[in-house]
Formats: sequence, C-alpha cells, structure tokens
Amino acid sequence: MAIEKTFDAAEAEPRIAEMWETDGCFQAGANASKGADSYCIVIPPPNVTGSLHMGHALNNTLQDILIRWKRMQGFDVLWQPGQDHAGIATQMVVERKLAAEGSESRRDMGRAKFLEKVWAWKEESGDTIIGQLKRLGASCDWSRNRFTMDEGLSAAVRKVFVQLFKEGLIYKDKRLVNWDPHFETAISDLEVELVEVAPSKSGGKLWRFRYPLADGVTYEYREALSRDEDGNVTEWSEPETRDYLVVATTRPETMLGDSGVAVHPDDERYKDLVGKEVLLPLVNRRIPIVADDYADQTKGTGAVKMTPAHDFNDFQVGKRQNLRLVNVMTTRAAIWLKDNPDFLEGAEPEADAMALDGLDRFDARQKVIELLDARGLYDGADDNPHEVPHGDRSKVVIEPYLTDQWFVDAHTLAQPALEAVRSGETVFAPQNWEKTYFQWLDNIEPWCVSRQLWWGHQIPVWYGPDGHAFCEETEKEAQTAAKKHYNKKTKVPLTRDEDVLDTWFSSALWPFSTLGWPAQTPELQRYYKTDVLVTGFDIIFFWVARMMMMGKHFMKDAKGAPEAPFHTVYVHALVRDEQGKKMSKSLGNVIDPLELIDQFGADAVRFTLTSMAAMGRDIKLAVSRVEGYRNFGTKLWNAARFCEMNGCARDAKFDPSRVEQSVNRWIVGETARAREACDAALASYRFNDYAAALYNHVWRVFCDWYLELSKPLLQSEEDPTAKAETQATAAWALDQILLLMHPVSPFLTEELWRVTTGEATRKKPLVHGDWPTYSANEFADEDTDEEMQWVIRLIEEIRSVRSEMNAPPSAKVPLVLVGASPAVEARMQRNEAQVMRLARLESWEMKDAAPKGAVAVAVEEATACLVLADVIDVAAERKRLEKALAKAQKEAGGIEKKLSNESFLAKAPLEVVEEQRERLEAAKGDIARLGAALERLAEMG
RNA sequence: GGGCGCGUAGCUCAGUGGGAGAGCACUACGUUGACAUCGUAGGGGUCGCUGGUUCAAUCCCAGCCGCGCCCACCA
Repeated sequence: MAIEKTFDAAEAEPRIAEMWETDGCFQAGANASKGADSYCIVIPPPNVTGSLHMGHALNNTLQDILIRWKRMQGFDVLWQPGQDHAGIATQMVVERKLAAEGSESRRDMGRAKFLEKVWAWKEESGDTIIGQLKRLGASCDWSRNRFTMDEGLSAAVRKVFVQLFKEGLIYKDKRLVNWDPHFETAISDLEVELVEVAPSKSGGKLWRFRYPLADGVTYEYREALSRDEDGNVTEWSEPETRDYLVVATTRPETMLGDSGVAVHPDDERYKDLVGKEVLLPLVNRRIPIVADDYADQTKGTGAVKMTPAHDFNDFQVGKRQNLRLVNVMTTRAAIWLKDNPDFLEGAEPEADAMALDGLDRFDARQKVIELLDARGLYDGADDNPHEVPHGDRSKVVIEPYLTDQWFVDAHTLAQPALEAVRSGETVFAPQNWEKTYFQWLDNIEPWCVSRQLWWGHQIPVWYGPDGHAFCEETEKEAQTAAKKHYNKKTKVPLTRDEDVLDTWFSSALWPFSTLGWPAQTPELQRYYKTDVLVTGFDIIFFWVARMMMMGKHFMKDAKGAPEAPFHTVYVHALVRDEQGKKMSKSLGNVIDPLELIDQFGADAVRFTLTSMAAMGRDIKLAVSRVEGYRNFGTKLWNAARFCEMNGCARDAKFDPSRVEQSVNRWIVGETARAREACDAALASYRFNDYAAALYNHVWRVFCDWYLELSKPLLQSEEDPTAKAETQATAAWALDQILLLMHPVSPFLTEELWRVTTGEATRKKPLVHGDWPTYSANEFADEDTDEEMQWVIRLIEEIRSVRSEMNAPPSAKVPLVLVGASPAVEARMQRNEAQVMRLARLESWEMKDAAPKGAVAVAVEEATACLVLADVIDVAAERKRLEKALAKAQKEAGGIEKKLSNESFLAKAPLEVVEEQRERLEAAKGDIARLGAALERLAEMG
C-alpha cells in the first residue's frame, strides 16, 4: 500500500477515532496483560453544557498520554469520563437562553418547568463536550460515562449528606454568608473573588459621619499627634469639647442597620464614652458604645460603626458585645425598611430614611451621604482604594447576608485529608503545591453547601410541622423517622428543604461515585484508589482538597483504614495567551482548540501543549508553535514514505541486538536511549521532556542522520546483505518511533502503523501496541557510538568549511586525511560511502602531509584537508583558521588555569579532573593542527 | 499582611555545582527525487543586580530590584 503524499488529518482523525471506538479499544481493561495491575484516572468532569477550551485540551492531553502509555504497557487501564452539572453556571446559561428567546422567566414558570428546560438543554448540548474530547483523541472509556446528576451519583450524594448529618458533620446554622444578590443564593468563600475598587463617587472611599451622643453627653476630644516606637502617644492635640462621635465607613448605606459603635478599650480618646449611647442619625435608634479589641486606634477615627447583619467582623463583635442584628436589605440587595420588624424595633425613622426603602444599595449609599450632609453630620471623606468581594460567576458585589444555611464541618474532615499528604499516602507533583494545600486546609472554615438555586441535588431534608429536620435518603424514610419522632401512626405532613447543594459537593465524591459507590462494585474494588489526578492549580481548593476529605472519610482500604482517592496529584499550569494573559472572552484573546485542530490536526495541538507543559510554569501559547509541531508530524510522515520507497519492510524475526552495520548498530542504540528517556520523563510527569526526547530522536537523530547515513546502503546493490539489514533496521526503528510517540500523537502514528504493515500484518492496532522495554545497556555499544560521533563530526566540519569558503554546494571535492591513526582510517573506510555522500566528496585518501592549497579542519586526532579549488581565498582561509584557533586557545587557557589550581586538583572529584585533562589535550591537538595549517597558508604567501 | 512562583538568545521557554541549550524568528546558500510543512551553514546571551558558601556558581544561600499568581477583616 503506497503511503499518501501527505497526512490528511481532517480525513484520518475521525476515521481512526471511529475505529478505536467500534473496536472497544478504550474500554476498561482493554489490552491488559494477564494479572496486570490496574491504572486509573478519573477525568476532571467538564461542565455538561460547556465546550472545550485550551485548559481542557492541555488537561486531557496529559491524561491521555499517561493512559495510552500505561495501556500499551499492558496495565488494566480505566480512564473514567464524565460531566458535571455545574449548578450556577448551567442555571445561568439556561436563564439567559430563556431571556433571549423571550420566554417566561425562571420564577414565572416555576421550579418543575424550569428544571425540565434545563434537562432539555442538557440533553441537547450535553454531548458536545464529549465529541470535542474525542476529537482531541481522549481515550476515555466512553461506555462508562457518568454525569453528576445521574441516579447513581445522586444516590451517592444523598448517602453522603445523610451520613455526615447523622455524624454531626453537616448542620444548619443561621449566620452571615457570602450572598450573591444577582443569583440570590449563598455561595462559598471560594466563589468570591476580590476586585480592586478605585476611588469614585460610589466607592473606594472612606466616609466620615458624626453620630450624636444620646442624653446630652459631651466629652473632651483630643488627637494623638505623634507616637513613640511602641505606639504610645507622646503628643496630644488641644482638647475640644464634642457632643458626637465620628465614625468612618466604606459602606454608608449600612448605617441603617447599625446597632453599636466600637472603640478600643485602651483608646484614651473615647475611654469615658464606653457604656454611653449614640443616637443613630436618620433612624433615631439608641445604640451602645462598646469597648472591643477589634477597634483599631490607628484606623479611621478609632470609632467604628457596628453593623452585625452586614459585615463579617461586625458580626463577631456583635456576638461578643450582644449587639442586635438588624438586616436592612432584601435578597436582591435593595434597602428594606418598610415592614421590617428588626429595623423598626426601637427606631423612630425619619421620613427621609423611610424613603430609602426599595433603593438599590449603591443608590442608597449616595442618598445616605446626602441626607447626613444636609443634617450637618457629614465629616468628609478620604480616598480609600480597596478590594471588594465579587461573585466569580455573577461579577456583582457580594453581600454578607444573614441567612439559614447548611454547613459542612470542613475542619474535622480536613484532618485526615491533611494527614494523607503529610504521610505521603498522596503526593503532589510538583511538590510545592503541598504547601498551598496545607495552608488552606489548616485554616479551613465551615463549608456552606446550600444554594438557593434549582439546578442541582436537592438537599435530602424534610421538615415537620414544627420545623424539626429529618435528614434521610428518601422521603419515605423521612416519613418513617417523622412518625417515630412525633410518635404518630398517621402520615406526618413534611416539606422538603428547597435548597440544592453546591456543585462541588457532588464533585467531591467523583473518584468513588463514578465507580459505583455506594454499591461495592467490581470497578470500585479494582480501580479505587486511583493512580493520578491530573488537574490545574486553580481547583486545588474547590475540588482536590474536597475529594481528599470525602475520600478519606468514606473509603476504606483492604485493612479497613481510610483511603485517599489518589496516589498522586499532578498539578499542571494554566494556558495563557502569547502575552501571558489569562484567556478570556472579554479580552478577546481566546484561542479555540477546535479551530487549531481544524487547522493543524489534533496531534499537533497535543504535541504543542505537551512540549510546553513544564512543571510549575504557565503556558503561553503561540499559534506558531502549533504550526511547528504540525511540521514535525509531516516530517515523520515523510520519513515513513522514504522507508517505504526504499523497501524498508517490517521483519517479524528482526533482532536489533544482532545488526552489524555501524549505522544500524548506532540507531538501535539511539532508539533504546530514546525509549529510556521517554519512560523516565513520563514516570516523573515531565511531559515536556518526553516531547523533547521524541522531537530530538525523530528529527535530529532518525531523519537528519540515520536516514541520510542509510541512503548509500539502501540505494546500492553492492552489498545485498547490508542493504537487507538496513531495510529491516529502518523499518524496526520507525516502528519503535511510532510506539514511543503514540501517546502524544495517536492519530498520525496509528495511521502510519496501519499503512506500514509491510508483508507481515499487524496483530493489533497501535493503540494496543506493546510498549518496548529494551535498554541502552542491551543495544548501545561504545565503539559504535564513538565511531558515528566521529563520522557526524567530520561531515559537519567539512560542510561548515565548504560553506564558509563559499564552495558551491554542487561541487564535489577531494578530501585528504592527515595524521590519522590506523583505527581512524578503518573508521573512515567503514563509513566512506556515507561521508562521501553527505560531505559531497569526490574522493578521499590518506597522506602524511597536507597538500598545498587545501583548507584544513581539525577532527580529533586527524586533520581533514579539503582541496577546494585551484585558487583558494587565502585571506578568508586565514581568518577562518585564526578564529578557530582563538576559540581553541581560549578553551585551553581556561582549562590550564583550572588544572594549575592545586585546590582544584586536591578537592575536585577524580573524574572531573580527568575530564578536564582530556579536554585540554583535545584543545591542544586542535591548536597544533590549526597552527600547522596557518603555517602552510603563510608559505603559500 | 501571609504564601507560592518567575526574571537564561529578538520572541516563547528548557536546563545543570565543573564545556551556555531548544523551538520560532533572523541571515546566506540550495546540491543528493522522503520531506520547501524541507535541507545545509551561520549570527545572536557578562543566565535580573549585589554579596556569601565552594577548588569551582547561571545553578546552592542571603539581600535587593522588577513581574505574576494565590490566600487574608470592605471602618
């Protein structure tokens, strides 16, 4: 079968993908050797309605490399795929879609109908990402695909929730949470991102207000003008009689919910005011002045207004100081005063204040400043740029908000998860991420897992008429529990908790829920604990840490000890644009991996990402790199064509350890070295080293040298034995390349595997090829390596000289070797056809002296003299020789200096000293030969 | 404020206690029917700065300068 002129990725990739799939090549255990160990990776589940971006492309390429590598090695491999329901993100997308279609809103249609719409959207778009992963070549066991809202995984969620509830590790609590006023739901700390706010009319400032003291109280106010090193005041300002306190705030509108003012107990300025009260402006509520360490004398005015219902710190202070919680906002962060009992109690709000009701918080902020200003209570403002929390999805300012929510006792669950990494049960690669992991888990806060959304796992809690919570996996069980609790025989009216769980709650169970848990399936027995998790560092907290917590809590090893979900967590970088910026739609710098695949083929995209996946560094992706690696694929393709044209057919009986020709012996050794390099790189997750080893071996070694050197053997009939051996060796070496390269470039290599069958047929597709195990110890030999290095060096030197002396490439020139030992002469004889062809020689001979008019180049112990033309450019040749001489002299000088240093000789390891001596000798030889050549040149005049 | 990381060729990045590397870009030249998605040759770096450890530092340590990211109470 003749190989096509070029590889048509667009045609071949879908065809090959289909072949793999219909033949079940990716199924768990496919190609497993007898009694093989398992090797399992669970995919980081992409959003079910999402589409493939560069991060996915990188993440899944790396996983696929490991999976294909292990599968070829004969492991019992499972790459478990699946998708995530992505609560907020998906609900957001569907709501947006409804709005765009002009259909009724989520609230108008109600929960059941809305969920129908989401499921419909999931059915419609859910396979998109799977198709895209397949285009990338991801060899997941697609027959085992899972979705976080599948019945099985939902059962796992319910079981985990109920068990944690019964263990007291999940509880309901009324406290401040991060509230997203856009989605009207609580979110976790992790879903909050801080955004710098520059000073403007509406934010980024510190406003000061005067709060009048109640009951006509006055005090002598003075300010610290200077302090000593310990912070003690050394100079006070003149005292001033005041009947008010000045408070500073970045959020004026929250003053409506103030229930106290805090000062530091040691603050001289306000000492006498503690226990007194101020009359809250506009609201006319009496609120206490309390002493609390939280107040910082050096910040603001030292007196800080307390709004325990709208500020996390104030909440804490309020608890300590018994301050009231006055919530003054709706779930959409509008001011809420009318019919607000907490607000109205103990207050006599002015009409102007009540007029704020219903205003958006930022409009209210302006209004409050104006109203206070009109009353002479505005005391100015300073610029105060600071970071404000925003919702990572909604991008609106997050409100600390007082609600009932469900929390997971993350602190308790974190301890075994920490221990798992501390003990080495699970290791991170690169290891420095362990520190990040420890730091977060060591300081972990309760995890708010309830969401006021509709798309997700509804919380398995039912409430009785008196509000008692029954947490059971089914309503039936809840009913049973309720009957028992209320001691009733008849049906108890129960209402289910409306909320759903944080998406990451179900993701946290992923490594075992996908394997069938809570059922004790064979897959769970076989593949848990999984081998490696491949993920980006941006979800170490969101996902990795939580999987560790849940895995350690729910899973047990054979001895009954808690078992972590992974042996290794490999953390890769983020893919950024060429300038190093995060790819984002708003910046317009997104590179679509599918477009790259269309343009260059999946293998080129995969190879590019792999070659750039050095540990601990972000990937700045340039399209030119992809093009370069597409060319690399083409190069290999053409090399295969060359082999085919020269009758390099596979020979099943070929024994690489028995070849005789130098070039063949050499490539066999080089191949073994490449195999070792690939394995070493992959075993240590050094993906870029793997790619570099392949690139170098295929292009620089196999194509540039081996194929070139083999041409005289292949294209001559002089020595049929040597020719046959070379044909077999080339075919073997190419096969090895296909095997070694398959994990990163599966399509191209599978296609070449198919079309280079030769006379023997392939027993299996390449995806199930047998990964080689030979070593350089077996195949490489020192003499051959030295010989080929010499040959290559000689050819390079001659080419270099020719080029520098402007010898026309078409001209064949005679070579004279001077000063060569018999061993070197034998080398030359063994490789004369190769040297003559690649160096474009007309003839070669040994002589004792250099011929007149020849240019000389030192090649180890010999001098290669090229008789270039009748007349050579003496000046140019002198320049060239002098340059080479200077280089050699510089090197010799450096080494001599080192070798004359006695401490070097005394303290450096012997082999280092020996190496330096050898290098000096070589340099001295070069100097002598180049010097001689210069002398001859001088004789010529 | 705490933590992590990065500064090596024009660009993007590997790398190592003892001879500075790759890809791309650039320059010159194109001979041999695998390949112009190519070949051959070439130019280009005081490895951020300053000290220290060492026989030896681009590499280890400290400090500094510059840049990035993560975490952390919005007075």
